Amino acid sequence: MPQRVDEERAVDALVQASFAVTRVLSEVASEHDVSLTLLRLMGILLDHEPRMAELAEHLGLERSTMSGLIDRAERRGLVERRPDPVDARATVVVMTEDSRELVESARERILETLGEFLLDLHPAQIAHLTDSLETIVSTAGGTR
Amino acid sequence: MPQRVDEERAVDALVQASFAVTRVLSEVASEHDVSLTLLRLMGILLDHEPRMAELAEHLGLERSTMSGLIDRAERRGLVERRPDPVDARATVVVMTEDSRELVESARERILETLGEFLLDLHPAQIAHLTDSLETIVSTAGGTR
DNA sequence: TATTGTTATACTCTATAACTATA
DNA sequence: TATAGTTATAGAGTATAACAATA
Repeated sequence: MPQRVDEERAVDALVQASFAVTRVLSEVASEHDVSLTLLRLMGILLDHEPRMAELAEHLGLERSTMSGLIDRAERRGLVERRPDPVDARATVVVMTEDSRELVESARERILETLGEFLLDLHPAQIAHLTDSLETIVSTAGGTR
Repeated sequence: MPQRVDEERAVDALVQASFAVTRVLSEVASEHDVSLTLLRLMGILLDHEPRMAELAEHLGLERSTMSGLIDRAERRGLVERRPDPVDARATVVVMTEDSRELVESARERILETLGEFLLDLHPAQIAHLTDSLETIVSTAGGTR
């Protein structure tokens, strides 16, 4: 069953590549004195003003975890809580100018560092890799 | 500069795919009542008997973090500490029968679940994806 | 009644600094 | 002196359970 073996190799490669990418992302987050979770959260805030529950859902965390995360980020001036105008139970989270700068700087570093991962691939390979990864992400998202 | 744009798209795809993969790995670890860090650590022990410092290096953690991690895992019967026969300062970590079973069961679940991520790719695409990811992993590893 | 968010609690993961034992 | 590992300490991230306010 060569197909099965190919799939195992693909899964192993996905896992190892994810570890390598996550390591870089964690290092960049650390350089900016935030956790990877918080960096990712602020990345979401770049183009969303989500409620607490939406953030939790998106990140795969409990609502109570989100409360603590947002508490600490708010104390550091990285996010603000606003009442949701259409539902008095809900709270909307928005980023601050400081966190926007932080995220933009982190993004530059990520492009630099992960860009180096691509040095040994030809442009055509990069294009195919991008297509396949985008397909995987939408397949994964659809599952959820 | 289309090349630059292509690289940005590739990096974004790498990051999003890594998040999706990490989410699955964390869920599978959680199903087995261990953290992703501990699952990964036990995965290393499948074919290595590393010292504490080697484990820390491999996982990108401090030695003191490793002490705590191994303490908790040892209390749960998932690993054992052995004196290094050639260096009385050093400690070697080995897995137990329980942890071998846990890791093998987790590996099955990971193959199942991440295998589904590949459903919308043709066999040839999977082969190219695997090649590119393996190249990336070795490029990343060489950097370190 | 169901949902949104918070609080209280507890545990894991993580790092820094100071220490012991061995090389 | 330098290295391997541990301990003490502190803080972040995480979940579960119980709760108040609103829908």
